Amino acid sequence: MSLTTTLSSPNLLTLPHLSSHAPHRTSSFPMAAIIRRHLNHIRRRSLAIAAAVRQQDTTLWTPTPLADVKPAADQISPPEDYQSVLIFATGSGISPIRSLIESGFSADKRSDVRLFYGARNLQRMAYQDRLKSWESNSLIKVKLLHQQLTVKGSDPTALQKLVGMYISCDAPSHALATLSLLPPSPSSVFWWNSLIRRAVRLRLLEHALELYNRMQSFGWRPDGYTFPFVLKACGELPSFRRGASLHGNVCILGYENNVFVGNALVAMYGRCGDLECARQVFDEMLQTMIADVISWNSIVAAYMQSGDPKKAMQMFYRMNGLCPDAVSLVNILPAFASARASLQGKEAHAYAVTTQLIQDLFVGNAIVDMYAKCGLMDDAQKVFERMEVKDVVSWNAMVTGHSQTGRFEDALGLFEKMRGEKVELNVVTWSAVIAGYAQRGHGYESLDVFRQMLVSGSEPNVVTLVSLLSGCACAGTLLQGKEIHCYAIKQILNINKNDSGDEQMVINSLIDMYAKCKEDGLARKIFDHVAPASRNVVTWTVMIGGYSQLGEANDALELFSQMLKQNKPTKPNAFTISCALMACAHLAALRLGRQIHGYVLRNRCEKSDVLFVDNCLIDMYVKSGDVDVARVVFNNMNQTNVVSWTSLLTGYGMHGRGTEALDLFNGMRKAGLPIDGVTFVVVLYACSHSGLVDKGVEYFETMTREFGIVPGVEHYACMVDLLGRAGQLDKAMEIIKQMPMEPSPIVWVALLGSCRVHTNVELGEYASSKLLELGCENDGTYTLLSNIYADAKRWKDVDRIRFLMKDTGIRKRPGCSWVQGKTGTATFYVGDKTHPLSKEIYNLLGDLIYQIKALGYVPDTNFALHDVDDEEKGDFLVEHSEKLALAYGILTTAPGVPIRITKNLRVCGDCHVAITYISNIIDHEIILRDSSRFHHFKNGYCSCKGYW
DNA sequence: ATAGGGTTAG
Repeated sequence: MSLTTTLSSPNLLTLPHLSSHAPHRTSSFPMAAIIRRHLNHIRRRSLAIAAAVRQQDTTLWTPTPLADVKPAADQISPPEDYQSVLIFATGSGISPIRSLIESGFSADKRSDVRLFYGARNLQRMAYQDRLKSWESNSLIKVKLLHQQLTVKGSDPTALQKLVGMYISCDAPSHALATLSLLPPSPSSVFWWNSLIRRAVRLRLLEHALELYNRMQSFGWRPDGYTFPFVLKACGELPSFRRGASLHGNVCILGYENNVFVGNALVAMYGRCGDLECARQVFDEMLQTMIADVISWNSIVAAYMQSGDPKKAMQMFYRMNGLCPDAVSLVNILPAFASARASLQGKEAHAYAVTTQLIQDLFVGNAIVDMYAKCGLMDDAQKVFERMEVKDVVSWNAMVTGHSQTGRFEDALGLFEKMRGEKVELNVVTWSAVIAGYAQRGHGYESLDVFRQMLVSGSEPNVVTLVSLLSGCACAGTLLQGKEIHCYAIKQILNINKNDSGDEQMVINSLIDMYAKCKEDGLARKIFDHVAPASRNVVTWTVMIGGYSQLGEANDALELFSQMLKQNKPTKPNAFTISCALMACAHLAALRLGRQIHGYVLRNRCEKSDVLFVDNCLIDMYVKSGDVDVARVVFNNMNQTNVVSWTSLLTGYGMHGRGTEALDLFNGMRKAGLPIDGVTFVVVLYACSHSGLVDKGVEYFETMTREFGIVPGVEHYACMVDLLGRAGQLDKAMEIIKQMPMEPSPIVWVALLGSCRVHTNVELGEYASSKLLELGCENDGTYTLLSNIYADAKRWKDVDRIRFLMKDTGIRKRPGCSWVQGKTGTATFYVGDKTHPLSKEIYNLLGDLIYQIKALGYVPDTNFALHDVDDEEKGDFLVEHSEKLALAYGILTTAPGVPIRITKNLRVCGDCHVAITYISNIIDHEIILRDSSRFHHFKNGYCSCKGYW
């Protein structure tokens, strides 16, 4: 039985193995008995704590004072011995105890000191003391001595002493020069090691490796101490090539069984990102039984660095028989944090408490961070408060925790407290506060904090820049964004070149910022500038998302397909999918939307993303005109939330299926989902688009009476729309008069729209005058008013509006319709003759109109002659974009298959009539989406029933 | 005489 196993202290994290623990081992060492006793005690305590933690009892979480652990009465032991052993046994894990025992302690006063500091530390202290005495020798004195020695004739022993003196005076070049004069011998390797160590510590990594080469060319052989230093240099560069070649030297010189060298190799490979090599070295160490806690920590750290917390956790739980030390915990806690494994995190916490490792600042910080990442801010707070020693990292973990759980006020409060208590703020603190503001869309505030940061002298880094740019993106502050861009260009030069991911992240943020500031051209310029190999998912997603949000859906989808068509395709994530689906929804690109749906089904996404993606799918199907499939998606969801229900509800509303919408709303109530103001906006919208006036009025009352929701402007606007569409314009006007707040533009737009449908000139003029007062001088206002005049045959007024628009420079957006064909989207503008099938299209249209005239269709010439839409073309009704699109649809769609048309503006009145007639004579359902709603034309009937 | 593993941010 090895000493290691006997002395294993309790390991909560490997509890199953506790039962198989070996019984007491008799020993002649009285101290060993004490240690064993104590460890048994801890084992019992940790079991109790583990149980307590499982029951969420947090009273045991405070560090237990050592005095609580009383030795049995029969135990003969001087108290100071006991104390020191405890500190050792609990603080540092097993290996120091082993080295302690191996160094042969006895219970005298001297060993007490040794116990306390550890034998190795004691030696180190003594060495440092000696160095201090040497430091009193100034460089000049050493040089003098050197001269004297040279004159007298030097002997190797004296020269060696000189090297030491030069090193202690921090004169490495003199030391090196002197060292070169010495004959190579194992005893003087020490000085090479010292020089190399110095270089590594000062991060002169290349220099360290150069020294290593030089010592060999001078005839020295590196020893077991040399390798850890140079391997560290390779790991920090990092340079796999040189690290691996050092590994070769290690084997040639026979140091592969040295634990220190082995651990350094594992760490080096880990830092170079070569997990396979790291693992191979580690496994060999396991087989030769030389692996210790540090070996395990190194391999766990390697997995963490490679971004594989799962594997790290697996390894962590495999280190049976060795008890995790402070570094083990600090390594593994971030894994629990990223996996949101709060239960394991709590166990680790309990373990840290029993072993007193919690007193280690790093451990405390890691625990606070773990709780914060798991969203358990109250637990984080408790641990944070009880930490006796805190540093910036502890505070930062709390600040960022609050900021990310949305408790921004608390984050700011802590930030102020840090300033008050004069805690030294660092980049992380500043970045977290900047990010907090940015996430809440407070771009100017985040810039202000940035300014303060620069004044305070903190050096911004990548994270700061990314946070700032997202602030500019949220606030849409292009000028500030450009300023940050300039700053970033300067900073990128300073970014660590090894971390190319960092640079890409800044570039991604820049693309995002420009796109959100509506500068998609600039965004695209930067995107195109990135080498395809350097683009990552985020690069693609921000560009696609940027196009989607700016309504450039075609560009978005083009880019999305490019993304999948690359030689080495980038795998989209949930955000990419959502952006692409958003673009589909915008274009009503049902065919592409279906393809993306297929992609989603084939490539199962992360569990946490399923709900999100499904909701996007519902939205896409609804807006692309297929509510029934949206319903199927909805029915098949394992989990739904308010967004899923309201999306579908909106869908039924848009398609004029009011009864189904109300059924769904009742389902929502039964399912106990939270019903809020937004839900009612959607319900009222559905009523108004289906002409369910009474129901709408009823629900408007229910909203306040049963749900206690105070109607907002948007609810009043819905009511105006509801009553107005139904032709009850007086009642609509009454609602406006009753409103407790100032009517906002949406209210007047609703009224104006109704006036257009029901040709009420007087009220229409009133509504548009209100709109102009509110500064809504856009093409929509003028067009609606002009159309009202045209309907009322008031041509002079139509002309007046036309001149007014010319005067103010407001131009009508051209009408545009598109159809999803098999080969892609066909787009038609008014009077468009650019399509290859143009001739056939016009012929077919002429034909159809001839046929429906026979059925009673009379073209509405008001639209033809005086619609501002088509003013410049002076066109005929036939040339309206929706009619062209329909004809194209008929030409290219198989009989029986629905034709789906989308128009950017409201459908023209004449076209609506014409298409209703046409639906009688063709074998297609026509599904037309205009800027207001969906129209399903079938057998001479439209689903909107005139409510449009 | 010298050696190996570590926390926070987007």
